[in-house]
Amino acid sequence: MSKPIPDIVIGRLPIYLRELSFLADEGVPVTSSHELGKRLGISAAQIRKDLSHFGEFGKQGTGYKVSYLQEQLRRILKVDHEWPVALVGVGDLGRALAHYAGFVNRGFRIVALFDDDPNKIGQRIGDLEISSTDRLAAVVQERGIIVAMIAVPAASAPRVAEACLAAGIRAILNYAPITLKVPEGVLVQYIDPVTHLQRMTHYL
Amino acid sequence: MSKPIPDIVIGRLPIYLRELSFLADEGVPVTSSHELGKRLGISAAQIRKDLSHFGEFGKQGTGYKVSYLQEQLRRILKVDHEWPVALVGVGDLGRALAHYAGFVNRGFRIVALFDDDPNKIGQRIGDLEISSTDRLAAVVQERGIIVAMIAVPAASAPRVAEACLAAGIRAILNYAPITLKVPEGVLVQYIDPVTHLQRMTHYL
DNA sequence: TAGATTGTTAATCGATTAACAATC
DNA sequence: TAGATTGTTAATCGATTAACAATC
Repeated sequence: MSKPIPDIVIGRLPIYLRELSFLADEGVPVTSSHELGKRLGISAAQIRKDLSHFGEFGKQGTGYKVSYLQEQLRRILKVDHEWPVALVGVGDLGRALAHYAGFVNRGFRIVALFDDDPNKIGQRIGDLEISSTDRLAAVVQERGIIVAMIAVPAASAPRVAEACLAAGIRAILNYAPITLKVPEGVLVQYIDPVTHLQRMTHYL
Repeated sequence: MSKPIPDIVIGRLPIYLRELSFLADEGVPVTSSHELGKRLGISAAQIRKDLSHFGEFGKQGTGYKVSYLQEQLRRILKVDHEWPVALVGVGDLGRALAHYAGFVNRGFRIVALFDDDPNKIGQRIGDLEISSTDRLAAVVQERGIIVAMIAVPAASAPRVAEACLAAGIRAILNYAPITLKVPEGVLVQYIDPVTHLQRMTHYL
């Protein structure tokens, strides 16, 4: 029985993967825990330790082949294929997310848009038409979507989250500035710019 | 000599403060570490321990007066006044941030917009006019701004961050999907939706 | 070979939890 | 008073770092 992988380790892998993409873009074929650590502000020992939870990806004396380590991290994070994502809430932020080109190369594609506002329903953003939130369960189930982004006002977020859960969504990226109540096994990540700002001001 | 406050504790205080606002909105005058913990999915012991770093804010047998604990957390986080914030990058995301009404009640106000695009310079968003990024240092210094949000493409972010540092910015909320190099003493928080999504997919 | 870097172990460091005296 | 909850201590748990044998 293998030891469980700490959450905090999983949390760093996307950062490693992102930096490896930059190295690849720069044409660097091989890197080391020291180089990666220096670029990310993380200790080399930590990077090696983190990776060692999943296997042996480097060569002594040489380091890590960038393309191979990318492949392995994509596999571990399960972004070696594209996840279809539902976006609920097409206000200013939702629109910005819908237009954002940075999802596709990194394992995600927004494939469905939902909003409650009757004036928005039927509007198109790029290839996608905005549907009523009432249609969430039907669309999500039909298309096999299990990842959702919530970009609705705080007041609507608990109801929208419930709808997502009922529809079978298992991972939520929540932009509403509230803590969601979800059952065991459902994953939630939070993005609230104000809490991020407030984490810094104490030190100023 | 008092023990230093762990960063991780500071990181939780904004969440406590946010939840206290909801309790206040609900008209709850007094809460407890258990109630707060239950709502946030955090242990009561941890909340008490976190708060104990800063003083004694509760009453045995009773709990914490919501309004008083809010005041204290605002003071500790230094959001008992409003920080003027510079926003650099007025693309889709920057526009969404510029329109977002949620900053003001929580200690922040965007007071200056910057972009490199000559077509955008001079345009207005609400009360604010978009200035050339060349004017960053002048405006930031004139208005005493030390907090900035960066919402430019990844390729522009290092240069923009340098400009912020040169202008005297000391805390950066970075939406560009790259790790910034900043000197000791400058604070950075990162928001990259893709890394947040990638933290969840491993478990799916 | 000589130099470099991995993967891993053990030591250190820090954070969380459990328990409880104090006390409202 | 009886019940409840804090603030704090000590124990537990987990994460990070340092060091180094293995080896490319």
